[in-house]
Amino acid sequence: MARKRFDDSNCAVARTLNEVGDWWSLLIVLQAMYGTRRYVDFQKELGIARNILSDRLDRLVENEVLRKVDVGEHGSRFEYRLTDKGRDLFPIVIAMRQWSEKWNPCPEPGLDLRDRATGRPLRQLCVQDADGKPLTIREVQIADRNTENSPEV
Amino acid sequence: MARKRFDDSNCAVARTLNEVGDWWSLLIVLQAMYGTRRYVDFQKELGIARNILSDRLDRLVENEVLRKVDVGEHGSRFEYRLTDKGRDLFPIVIAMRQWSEKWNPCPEPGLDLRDRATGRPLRQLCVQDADGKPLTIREVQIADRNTENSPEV
DNA sequence: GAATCTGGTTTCGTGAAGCAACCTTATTTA
DNA sequence: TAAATAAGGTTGCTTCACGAAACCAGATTC
Repeated sequence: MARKRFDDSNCAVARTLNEVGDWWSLLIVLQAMYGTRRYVDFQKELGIARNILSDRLDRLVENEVLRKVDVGEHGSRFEYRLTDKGRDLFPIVIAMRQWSEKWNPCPEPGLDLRDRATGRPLRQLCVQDADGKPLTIREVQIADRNTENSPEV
Repeated sequence: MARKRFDDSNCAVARTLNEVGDWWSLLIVLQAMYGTRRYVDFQKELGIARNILSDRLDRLVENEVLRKVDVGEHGSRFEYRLTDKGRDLFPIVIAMRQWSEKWNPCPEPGLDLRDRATGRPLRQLCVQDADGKPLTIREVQIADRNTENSPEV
């Protein structure tokens, strides 16, 4: 692939893609959010090749999205747990879920996310102003911090 | 790559990744949100190879994220515009921006997003219950719609 | 002490991702 | 009319991402 990297990109979205933008990383994070913690379980749940899994786990640990915890009494038993940074990917994952459920609905039910306290489903994620008022993309001003511009979309 | 596809996956996140989960697609969508509409402009702004751009634009059109509009008086001049489905990717993109700004801040300023009406910055995107109360990942119950389970994360 | 579990690493082959350069067709502008 | 621009298509090449399977080593279990 000789894939282009965006490590030093000025674009925040590109920098996010650089850390979790490949096919597997975000699915691993998702799986971790579902409660998976161990190497073999990730492997079984995702059906990912083992070397790829190793590579992705290492990179996620390196980027501090996961942390590798030694849970063996005498070593050699590990868990991969979400860090705060990793847990903060939750809105991204939820936004993706909701987008897919809206635009590419799947006949089979799949997973269900609810408020643990009340048992009610989640609200549709949306961009809001400081007061919580929903904003469409047209209501958001996109401006270069240096120059002035704000396109119509 | 012989990349694994997730077209028919039961996982909503995987299905989203299948449509916009590669390195370029989401950046193209982002660029479209910034106001770019024409092939050459995408190419110049993103620095993407032309055949890859063609391929991605085609796929995005095929998936109805963009639509190709003939704006030439006599044909052969096109614009790629976001559909409603494409515009609905806005929360995902914003969530990625905010994540990156929080965890991988960039020294240079970059773009600035504000409420066009009030000029105030956006609220941090978060998962909410039906009433709008913010929910952490621990407060969300993740259950298979068939069986019963809800892991601790 | 043999088998098994866990968490990997190594090797190898394939194909797809990516880039660059050149070509085409049509339109617009100088 | 010549040139420049727009929107690609095509080819050729390189490299790396991915997958499969084998191998490995420490700990535990039988």
